Amino acid sequence: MARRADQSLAQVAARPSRRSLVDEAYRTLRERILNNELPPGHQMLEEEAALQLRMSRTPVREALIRLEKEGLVRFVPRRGVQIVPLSARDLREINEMLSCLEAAAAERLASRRLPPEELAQLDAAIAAMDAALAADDMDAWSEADYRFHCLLLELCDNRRLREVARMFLDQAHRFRRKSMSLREKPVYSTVNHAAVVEAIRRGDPQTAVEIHRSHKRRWTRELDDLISRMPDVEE
Amino acid sequence: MARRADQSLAQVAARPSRRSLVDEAYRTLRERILNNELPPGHQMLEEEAALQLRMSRTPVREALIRLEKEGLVRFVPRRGVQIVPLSARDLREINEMLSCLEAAAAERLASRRLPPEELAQLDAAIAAMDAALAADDMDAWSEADYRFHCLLLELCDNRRLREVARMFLDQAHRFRRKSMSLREKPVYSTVNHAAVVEAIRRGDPQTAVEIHRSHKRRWTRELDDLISRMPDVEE
DNA sequence: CCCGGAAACAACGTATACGTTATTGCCCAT
DNA sequence: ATGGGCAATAACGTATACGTTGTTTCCGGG
Repeated sequence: MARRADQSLAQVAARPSRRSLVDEAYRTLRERILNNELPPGHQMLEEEAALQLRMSRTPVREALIRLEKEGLVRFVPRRGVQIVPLSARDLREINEMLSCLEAAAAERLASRRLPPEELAQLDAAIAAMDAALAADDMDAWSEADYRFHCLLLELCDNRRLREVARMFLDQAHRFRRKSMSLREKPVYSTVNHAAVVEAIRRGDPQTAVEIHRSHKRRWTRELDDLISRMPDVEE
Repeated sequence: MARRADQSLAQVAARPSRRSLVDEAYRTLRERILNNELPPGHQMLEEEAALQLRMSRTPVREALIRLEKEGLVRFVPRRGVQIVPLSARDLREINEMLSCLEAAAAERLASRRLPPEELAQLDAAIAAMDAALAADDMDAWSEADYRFHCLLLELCDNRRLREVARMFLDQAHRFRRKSMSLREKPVYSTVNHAAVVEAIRRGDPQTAVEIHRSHKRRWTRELDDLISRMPDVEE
């Protein structure tokens, strides 16, 4: 690798990225993990990663520590870093976390008066899901669903809730992309989201939680079924 | 600082700590933050911290990144690292997260059959709280309470739930130590915990959640009150 | 006395150097 | 052929060097 001169040039040349290298490494790796470009179980050395990202090990390491805390990678003593594999158990844990966090979010939203334009945002997100479903575009549906959930979390202004839940949404997202093909069309999910929003609109936390709860039961069963049909998910 | 020779000596001399320096830095700092030895709002430079811990900036930085992800410190651009201050808002957020996570834990525990010796552990933890309360030793009570909550989380074998909740328990712990003196004796809390364990013993998730929920309502009010009486907690 | 700008400085981000140590593979004795 | 130990090596943890950049300070003009 070229040296010395690069250190200064890097700041100037890589103009588009105003951010730090740590940040770039973090974003890039996260991105690649989320679309399974770096698949679960994959291993790489810090050095390799650094080489690919065209930076030294230092910023890569710092990015990896963050990703580890988010549950996307694991350090394996002498074998580098591993994209965490999704075992059946992991999936169930993630499902459980999301259930509980999103129920809390929904309840909270229903409890406080939500301004109309925020409700409109939720409606829009659902509309996007409907559209994708109608067009039979599962990738788009998946994205729209992700956005809906994020939105739900954004709106209930609890930063911690937002960040923790986002973390698990991410982990779930990796799995969803793989499992999409095996699932039936998620008609139920979409209807369900609409019902939750309806409860929020009416300011009815009780119902919001109730809907979410029954949705969880149904989805948990479906998840178990899905897991059993995914060949590369070890129990 | 002495050099070169130290690098090798450090490994040998510091025998008691078999772990890495990163780990040592992490533990030490976390410890100090949790007992407010490093109080909320306190700032320090990476260099200072490194000097105090007798190591170079590298391991300290890595430890700090972890602590940041756990919500205990914040990086403030040119002023070093700050022990995150606990604003009223933060405290409410933390309270909300813990409510939701612990309710989930309690529900889960009540759902699965808990072996008798695990129930015994819970009973023991409650007994410790009672004892501390009787002896009017609030520090001991605080510790016992912390242990009870940790135990509850340990037992419901969901690693993610455990780790995330532990994170918030830690944050709450910092506050509790300061607020303890302002509170009335937490008789209610102790009784409540016992009731939750009772529901778990009976395998009654419905009730477990219900108790937790009403406890939350009560405690949330008390928290608001407490916040208003804590001078150094800015809204 | 007060303000704006430039020089000095401080802190950080990043690169690089290097010792330690687990792992791998090789060789020899059985 | 096989197990055990030794040497080479690879990966990592940590220290250190250094350029960049925000902040502070100090000075001269208003």
